[in-house]
Amino acid sequence: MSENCKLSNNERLVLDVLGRETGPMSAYMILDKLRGSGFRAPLQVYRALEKLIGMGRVHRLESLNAFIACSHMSCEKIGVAAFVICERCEHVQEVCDDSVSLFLAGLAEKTNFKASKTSIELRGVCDACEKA
Amino acid sequence: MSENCKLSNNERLVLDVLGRETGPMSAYMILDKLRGSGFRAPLQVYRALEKLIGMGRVHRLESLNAFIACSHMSCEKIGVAAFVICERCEHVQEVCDDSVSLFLAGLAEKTNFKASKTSIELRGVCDACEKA
DNA sequence: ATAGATATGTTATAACATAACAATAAACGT
DNA sequence: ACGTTTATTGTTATGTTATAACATATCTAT
Repeated sequence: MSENCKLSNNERLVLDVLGRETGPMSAYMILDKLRGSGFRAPLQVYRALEKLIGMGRVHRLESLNAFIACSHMSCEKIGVAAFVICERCEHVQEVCDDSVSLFLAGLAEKTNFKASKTSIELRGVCDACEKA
Repeated sequence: MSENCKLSNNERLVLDVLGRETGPMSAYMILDKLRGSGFRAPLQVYRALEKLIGMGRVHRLESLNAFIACSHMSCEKIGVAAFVICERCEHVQEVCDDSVSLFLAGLAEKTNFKASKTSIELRGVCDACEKA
């Protein structure tokens, strides 16, 4: 927990940008937002993202090549989350409950697998967009 | 089913290459394998992949930016699969049973979501590699 | 045969990500 | 405080993945 609080300057800048945005952002979108703060190269963003992901403060959406701030304080303890991504409004909902962790644990057990990283993503249309 | 059988020339070539390989392949690996058959540009591969994925004959591994032939006759009816990807031996196991579809259906219901595409991927170490 | 649809070819470029190396700053024991 | 180690940052170049736009060819039904 104390580890999580120690953010480097670049890490804090990247996390702030992601925190202000409601939706997912690509690394290059983040870079553009941070040019005013002195960012010049993609690596500055990718390096910060890597650390933040390791801390559970940011998640990577594999199907989007994009990143989003964790909607909880941090997912580190839980370690697993599912993302429900609306393709109309771009809204992303993070689901992080027992059903997710139980499913993943069951799958790992069934396949005799030690998972170090997991990704669950649903793409489609959310309720609000469906009704609209 | 009859639709699935009608593969264009390029689609058949791409599926053949994927079928011969045990593991996942990137689009550019496929391209290189098919240069001898006249392929020259990435689009030839990507277009074929898009169709094959639509038919359920090929799956895209989002966390790898790679593609793999469906290990069943076709996943079209089922529509959902989970992939267990060993980072040591590159082996990919496709899991496609009720637990997967039930989990996804439950998640969609809980979030009032109409999913059109799903992705479940576990990265880690398989049993064989763990023991080795 | 021919019109409409589908598939293919080609060039260029966009979008995403990392390697390699140099420089700087922060942390720490003595 | 001092130098040493460690982590962070900066920079250039390049590698990898994916698509836009447009031209051409092939297939299919009438």
